[in-house]
Amino acid sequence: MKFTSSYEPSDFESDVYAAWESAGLFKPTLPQPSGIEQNTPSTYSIVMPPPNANGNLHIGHGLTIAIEDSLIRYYRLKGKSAWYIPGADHAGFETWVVYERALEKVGHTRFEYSRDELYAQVWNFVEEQRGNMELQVRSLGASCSWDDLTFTLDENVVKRVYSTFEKMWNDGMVYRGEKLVNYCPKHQTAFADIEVEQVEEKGFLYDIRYSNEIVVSTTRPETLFGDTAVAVNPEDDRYKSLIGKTVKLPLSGREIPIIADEHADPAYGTGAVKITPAHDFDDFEVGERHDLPRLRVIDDSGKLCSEYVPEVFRGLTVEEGRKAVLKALKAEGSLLNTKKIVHTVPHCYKCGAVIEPTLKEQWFVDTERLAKAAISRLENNEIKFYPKNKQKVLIDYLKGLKDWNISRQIPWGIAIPMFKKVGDAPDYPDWIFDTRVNLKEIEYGGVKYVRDEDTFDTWFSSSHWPLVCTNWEEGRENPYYPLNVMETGADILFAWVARMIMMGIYVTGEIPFREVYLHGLVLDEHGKKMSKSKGNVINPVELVAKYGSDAFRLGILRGRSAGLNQAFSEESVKSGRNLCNKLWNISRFIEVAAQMVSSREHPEATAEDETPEPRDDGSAGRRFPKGTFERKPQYETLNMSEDWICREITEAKRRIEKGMKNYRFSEVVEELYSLIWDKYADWFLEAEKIYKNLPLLKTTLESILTLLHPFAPFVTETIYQSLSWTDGFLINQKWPSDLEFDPISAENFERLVPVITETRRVLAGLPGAFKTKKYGLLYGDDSLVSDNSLLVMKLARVPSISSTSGTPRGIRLAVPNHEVYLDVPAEVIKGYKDSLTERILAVGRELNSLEKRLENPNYVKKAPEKLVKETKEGIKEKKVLIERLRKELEVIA
RNA sequence: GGACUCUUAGCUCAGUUGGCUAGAGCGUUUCUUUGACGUAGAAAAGGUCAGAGGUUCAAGUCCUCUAGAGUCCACCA
Repeated sequence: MKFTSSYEPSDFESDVYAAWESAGLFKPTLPQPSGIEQNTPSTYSIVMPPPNANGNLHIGHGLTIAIEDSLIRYYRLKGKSAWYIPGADHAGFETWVVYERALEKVGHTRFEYSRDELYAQVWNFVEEQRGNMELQVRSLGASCSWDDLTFTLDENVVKRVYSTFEKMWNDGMVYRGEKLVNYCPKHQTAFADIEVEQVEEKGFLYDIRYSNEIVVSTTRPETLFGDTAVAVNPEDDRYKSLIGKTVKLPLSGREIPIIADEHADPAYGTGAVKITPAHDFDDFEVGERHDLPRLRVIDDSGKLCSEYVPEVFRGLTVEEGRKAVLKALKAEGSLLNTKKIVHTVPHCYKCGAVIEPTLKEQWFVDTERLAKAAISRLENNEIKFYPKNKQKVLIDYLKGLKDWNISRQIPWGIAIPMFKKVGDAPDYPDWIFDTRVNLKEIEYGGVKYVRDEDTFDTWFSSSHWPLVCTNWEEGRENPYYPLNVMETGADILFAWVARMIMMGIYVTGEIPFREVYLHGLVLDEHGKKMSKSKGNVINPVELVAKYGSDAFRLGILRGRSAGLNQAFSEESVKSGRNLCNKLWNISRFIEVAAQMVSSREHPEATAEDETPEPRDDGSAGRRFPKGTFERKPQYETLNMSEDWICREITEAKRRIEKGMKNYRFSEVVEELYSLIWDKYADWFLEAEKIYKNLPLLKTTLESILTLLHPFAPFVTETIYQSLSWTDGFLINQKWPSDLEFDPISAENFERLVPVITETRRVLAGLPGAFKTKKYGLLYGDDSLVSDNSLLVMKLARVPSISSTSGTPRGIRLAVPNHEVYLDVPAEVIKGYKDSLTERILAVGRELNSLEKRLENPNYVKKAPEKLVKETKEGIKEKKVLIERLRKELEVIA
């Protein structure tokens, strides 16, 4: 591939991905015992939180994949057998909602079909839509092992879910219970507590007279027909005498008892509260305490029903019913008072309909044992959390966990493998477990059983995700389980992470993952939540098309920290694109240099044979300590800037390793920017325009390509393959080893840098335009500058550099330990006066703060010796500097 | 009501055992048609680290309180 002068990601990204995939490079290698580098453990596994199989990726998926794929590529380069397992979610409820809507559009309803028919229809619907998502995951560069893709309805998933359910059934942890459940009348299904969205709303509190002595306060007058008691607080003197008596319900006239219960708050409303056990969670509990009957007066479609409801109200929706009841109460004088209040109302998280707590028979999981085991592991710090505080949040959640309703009344999902006895056969159980869910009814010892029509809550099956993706089996060694890390959104800590931990421990006895990394929401550029209605949704696929996958990944990871909701904008993606462009041109420069040198000097040469050019000071050769390594070095450093870049790359690499270990993506990405852009391109490569040390250029370029590869896989791979001297793929190269360098030489370069920056600064501050290449540099007693005059000339952009020959002139540069002058004529120096004065003041302020520190006797006594010494040296330097600047000023004035 | 997070440059964010003059990207200003790159280079401006107290030789960093922003859980007849 030819290097074009500008970076065009769309030219190569899909080809590169296809090449990786067809070469089988996303598959984990088998763990190999290694002679040289011991890597234990040698595996690294991550499972992808499965995106909706028939949906499109959103920005959250973009972040997830950017993080996970960077991790997996990093550990792959580090030599681990890395396994990134992709997934697709049947997304039970989400997909069902979409399908039901489509059904309604063509004038049908779910009630026209059997469950099996509906299941088949949705299956086909998903099949048709499927594939988009997977293409989008590819476009983001996810190096996941596609052959191992797990769909949440795959046979092995269902098998595992059934086996867990059976185990729980046998362990007595699953039970059928008639309880109040969160019920969406629009979708006609129950939900778990976590699926309900609590919304603050304005409403009314009505005072309704039940008798002359008792007036109840309620927000839901329409449920009064289901009341089975009125509760008052046992300590409430107003009502003490009434406890045990009965009262007649208005409108229906049914008689109900007055009971004493702590639930009634004397300070709220009238202090007397109607108890409707079949339609309110608190009332349900009161009912249990007092053994009250539960009367359902609202049916599955959210309409008033039952014999207890006077005929005129039957069939009305909750909303209509409320109006009608209030009107009737008013008419008979029972509605005494109406008060505006703000309260939270539960809503369906999908359609927004008000959740109707409804009495239903459902399957429940007794979570006590599950939660207890999880809490003990968590308190034992067996799973490390990023951010750390989520560990406690999760423990607190588990401590208050209630039983888990796992049945859903939607056809799209895994059928609950339970059959109910038909008729009266006393010696037979009411329910039996059987996995033949394709049958509507089965026979068991001559007795007929019919299949339960419900499906599992998707979180019930999802909680097995780490097991099913890694093909965990009882009694079989699995080097990929537990996973190294579970990476997902902080918003599903309870719904998913908590359940995976509980289920993982329950089934395998082991924690399912060693670490948890939670990312926050990706907000829009102003820090607002993205939503379709606000129109501020950023589509990752569009950004990839516009700027490239690498740019997107770098942009979304930049400045991102664990667990926080953070803003994201197109600007950060542009910045990522610019880095890629930079790297592209760095590589182009080196490739061109390589071709020129090899064709000019060594037409047949390989990289090893190329002879470095001599140093500009005449000395040459190997600068790093001999005998420190056994392999033949691939390069020799010939000057300070080369030792320096080797040092910088090596140190950056260590910081990257540390950052990756701690999931500090923000710092790692910043480190890479600074290494590639500031250090490699702006300093090192500028210097190399003089030296053109090809073996070194090649080695260092390969190093930075590898270091960046986890974050920008496409551009780094493409460059790697375009270079004339490389073979194979970058994706499975070795992570760079430390580069050899002479530390003294590297430090010397660091000491020369201020001479160059000061020259540039003074030049920029001089009056008049076109100042570059106009004034030369003069050096006095300064061996570092005189030995590297060519380098200084190039970097400082001065036309000449020479010795002062004893008589200094021009502006002396304000650099400690250097004697360098900018050869500027006297009349120009005059214009420099202001900037010089400003500089003296600035250095003076710095000196002041250092001196103040030293004046404190406790500082000298208690601070580390090293610090005190540094402070003293600093003072000395500043003093010399100020003295020098003052003299300069005198000359000008 | 309980818990958690955040408040650092115009904007978005880094800053992990407390330690030299608090950093980055974008934006802004000035200069540069240098033979990798104008998706660039060089230079610069811009901060009482939300506020108040405390601990310490030393606080953006630790503690307490206050204010503001946000999230989660529970409750609300």
